[in-house]
Amino acid sequence: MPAASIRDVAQHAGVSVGTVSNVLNRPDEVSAESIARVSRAIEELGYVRNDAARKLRAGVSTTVGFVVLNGQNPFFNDVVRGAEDEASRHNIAVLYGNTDEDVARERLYLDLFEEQQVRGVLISPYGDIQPRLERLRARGIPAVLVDRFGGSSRFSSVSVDSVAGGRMAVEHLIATGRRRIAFVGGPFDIRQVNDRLAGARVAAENAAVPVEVEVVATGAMTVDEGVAAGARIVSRPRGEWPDALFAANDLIALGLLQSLVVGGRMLVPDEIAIIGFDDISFASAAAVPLSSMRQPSGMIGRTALRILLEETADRDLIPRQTVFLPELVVRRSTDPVAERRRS
Amino acid sequence: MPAASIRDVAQHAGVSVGTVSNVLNRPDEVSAESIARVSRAIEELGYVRNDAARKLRAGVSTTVGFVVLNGQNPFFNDVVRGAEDEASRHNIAVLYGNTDEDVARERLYLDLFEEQQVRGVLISPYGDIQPRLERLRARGIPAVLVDRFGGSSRFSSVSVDSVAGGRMAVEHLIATGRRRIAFVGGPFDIRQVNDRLAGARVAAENAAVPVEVEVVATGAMTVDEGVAAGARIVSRPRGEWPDALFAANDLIALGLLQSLVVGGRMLVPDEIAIIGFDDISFASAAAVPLSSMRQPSGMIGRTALRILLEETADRDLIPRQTVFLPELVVRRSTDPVAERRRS
DNA sequence: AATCGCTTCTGAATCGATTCATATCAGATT
DNA sequence: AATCTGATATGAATCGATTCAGAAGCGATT
Repeated sequence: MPAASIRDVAQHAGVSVGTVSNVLNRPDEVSAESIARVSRAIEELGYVRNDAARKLRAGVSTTVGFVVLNGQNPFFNDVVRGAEDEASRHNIAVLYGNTDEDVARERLYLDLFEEQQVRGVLISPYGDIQPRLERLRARGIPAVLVDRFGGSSRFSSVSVDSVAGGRMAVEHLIATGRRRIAFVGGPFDIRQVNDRLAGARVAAENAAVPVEVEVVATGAMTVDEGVAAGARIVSRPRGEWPDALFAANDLIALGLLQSLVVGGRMLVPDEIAIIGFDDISFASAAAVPLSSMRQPSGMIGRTALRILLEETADRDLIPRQTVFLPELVVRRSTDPVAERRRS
Repeated sequence: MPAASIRDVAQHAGVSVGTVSNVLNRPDEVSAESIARVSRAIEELGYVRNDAARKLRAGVSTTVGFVVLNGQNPFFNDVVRGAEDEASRHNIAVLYGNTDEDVARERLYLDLFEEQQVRGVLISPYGDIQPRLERLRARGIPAVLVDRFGGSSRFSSVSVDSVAGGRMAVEHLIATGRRRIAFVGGPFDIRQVNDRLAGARVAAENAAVPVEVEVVATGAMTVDEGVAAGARIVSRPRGEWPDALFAANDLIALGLLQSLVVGGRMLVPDEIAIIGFDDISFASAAAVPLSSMRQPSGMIGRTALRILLEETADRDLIPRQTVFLPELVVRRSTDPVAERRRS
C-alpha cells in the first residue's frame, strides 16, 4: 500500500485535487465545508504531503543547511541548537554538516545542499568559499556567515566583537588587582585570537596602573594545548609567574586549570586568576568555575537563521553585518568570593 | 537565469535526456564518447542534479533524519558526529533534530522527516513512539534506535551494556582499595541509571572483601545536580564520607569534582575517588582528569547509520540488537599515579 | 541476403503537489 | 428577467529526473 497522495485525498473527500491543495495552502479561499471534508479525508487516509513533489513544483524548500567548522567545540553546538530552535518554529529542518576544518568536506556539503535546493545556508566558513556562495546565490540560495565578520563581502553575517571582549576580560583582571597578565592562545592566523589579544593590549595600555601583558603561544585552541601551556608556566621560578591568565577560549582555559592543581593545592584563584572566552557550559562546571566572556551562542544561531529567512523572503535585501558584544561572566576563577551557586 | 536542467545538458551535448540520465546513474551502459560529451556539457553549464525531481520519480532519498534526545550532552554530539561521518562517506546528508525530552518536538521532527521522505531515521527515543515508527516503516522508512536497547521491539538498535559498565566501574574502585562506595545518580526511571547501579551492586556482592554501596539520588543527570549531591556528601562528618563516588554519568561526576575542592584543597583522588560514565571529552579535561566508562560514541553513531543503510537496501532484514561493551578508562580521579598525559 | 544478438540511444510516460485559466452558482443590482 | 459580482471549485499543465519499451546501428552467423 503506497502512501496516499493528494489525488486519493481528493477522491475520498469528493473534491478536486485543486481544492485539496487550497485547503493545505490557502485555507481562506476555501469554504468551511470543504475544509472539514478534506481534513477528515486527510485524517482517515493518514495523508502526508510529499515534500519532494512540493519542492519540485513550487520551488520552496523546508530545509536549511548549516555547515559547521568544528563540531567538537561546544560553542558551535550551542549555535546550532539556537538555529535549530528557530527553524523548528518555522517548520523547517536543519541539514547539519561538520567540516572539521577540511576544505573537501566543506565543498562536499555545499554540493549536497545545492542538490537539495535548501532554502538557504548558514556557514562558519573555513576555506575560500566566496565564489561557491556566489554561485549558490545565483541559484536563489542565500547564505549567512556565522562567527565570521562579513566585512566587505556581499553576505550577511552574525559574529561577536572579539576586540571588545578581549578588552573587557583584561579590564576585569586589572580591576580585581592583577598586574602581570599572560595571554594564552594561538595560532595567530585565527582572526579571533588576534582580536582578543589586541583587545587585551588596549585594556592594559589604558589602565591607570602599569600592567604587563605577555603572550604564551599555543598551537591550537584545545584543552591539550592549554595543559601544555599551563605546565610551561608553573615550571618557571615562582617569582616569574603571572598573576592572571587570559585564555583565547574556554578549552584552553580548562587545560590551564588542570595544570594549576599542583600537589593537591589548587592555585586558582588565589595565586593565579584565569578567565576564558565563549562561556561554554563546561566553564561553569569546572572544578573552579571559570570566569569567561560569554558569547550569546544560541542567539547567534537564532539570529543567523532569522536573517536567512528574511533574505529568502525578499530576494535582494542589502547584506547586514550583525555584531554582538560579549558579556563578562565572573566566577570563582577570578573572584574568590563569587557566588557559589552556578550562574 | 534559472539553473540548468537535464534537458539543457542533453541539448548542449547533442544527446537525449535518457542518455544524460544514464551517464549520471549507470555509466557502464553508455559509450565512452557519450560520457565525455555529457560530462563536458555538465561542466560547462554548471549543472547540478535537482534532488527533488529525482526523489519524486525514483523514490530514493539522500538524507537521513537523526532525532536526538538531548543535544546538550556531549555524548550525543559524539554519536551524531559518528553518524554524520559515515553518512558523508555515502554522500548522504543528516537532518538533525533535537527533542530536549519533549514529546511534541519529537513528533514534530518525525512529521518533518516523513514529509521529506528521508531514507531512514535514527532516533534516541523519548516518548512512546513505537506506533509512529511502525507507520514510517509501512511507508518504507526504516528506523534504528540509538542508545536504547530495542529488546522485543521489531526495530534494530545500537546501545551499550550499562550493567556491565556499572560492574566494571565498581570492580575498578574495589581493586584500587576503595570500600565505601556511593552511587550518585537519578532519576531511577531512566533505564541506564538503574542498570548502572545494578551493575555496581553485582560488583560489590562478588567482591572478596566487604564493600558498602550507598545511593545518593539526584533529580537529573546534570552538573548542577552533581554539585548539589557533592555538597551534601562533604557536609557530613568526616568519618561518614564514602571513599569513592561512582557517578551515573560524567556530567554528575564533574559536578561532584567541583564540590570536592574544599578550602583550596582538592580531595580527589586522595580522600575520595570519582569515576563517571560516558567518557565525554571533558572528562579528561577536568582539573583532575576523570576516570570513566567509555562508551564508543562515534562508533555507535556510525554503526547505527550503517545498519540503517543496510535496512533500506534490503527491505525485510531481521532487526538486530547491537550492544557494545563500555571500556574502563583510568585517570587521576581514581589513580593518583595515572599517567599525566591526556589519554 | 536475411536473421540474430548485442550495445547504445531515444523520447514519451511518470512521480505528486501546485498553479491558474476557466467554470459554476448564489445572491445582488438594474 | 437579465446582468453582474464575488466566492468557490475544477482539472489540465507544469516542475525535472528517471524509466523502459522500442528503435537504430553493426558485426556475426546461417
